[in-house]
Amino acid sequence: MAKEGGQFEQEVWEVVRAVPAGRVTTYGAVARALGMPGASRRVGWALNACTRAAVPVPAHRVVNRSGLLTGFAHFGPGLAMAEQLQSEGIAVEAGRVVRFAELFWDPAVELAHEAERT
DNA sequence: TTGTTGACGCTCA
DNA sequence: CTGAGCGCCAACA
Repeated sequence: MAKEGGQFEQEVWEVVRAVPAGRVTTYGAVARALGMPGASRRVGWALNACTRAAVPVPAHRVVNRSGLLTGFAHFGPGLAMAEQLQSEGIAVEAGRVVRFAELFWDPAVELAHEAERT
């Protein structure tokens, strides 16, 4: 059968694009929002494929559980990722998001909240 | 087919 | 807080 294959990826991209500027989310949170609390690694893999996505994905807004910008391995050795975050109003210190707990945007909660708000 | 790797998460020391 | 180890799922050689 025609294996979708990228179903999960596209859902990840959609959630990441739903993250408002000035906010950040985590791989685990996205995975949980998609119903895969343990597939945090898969989210990273899906975002790795965001390079071939038809739409721009603000992957720089996705950090690990500690608020650490692990995306350096993909964005490059420079601070391009941190620069973009700071450009959106997110303070970054030593490659880590400052006040990460305040800037944390959980799709599993925010999206569900919006669904109920209607 | 198995083994290794990966933009992770959690627990323990 | 930092470092190290184990577990998670999928893709690649």
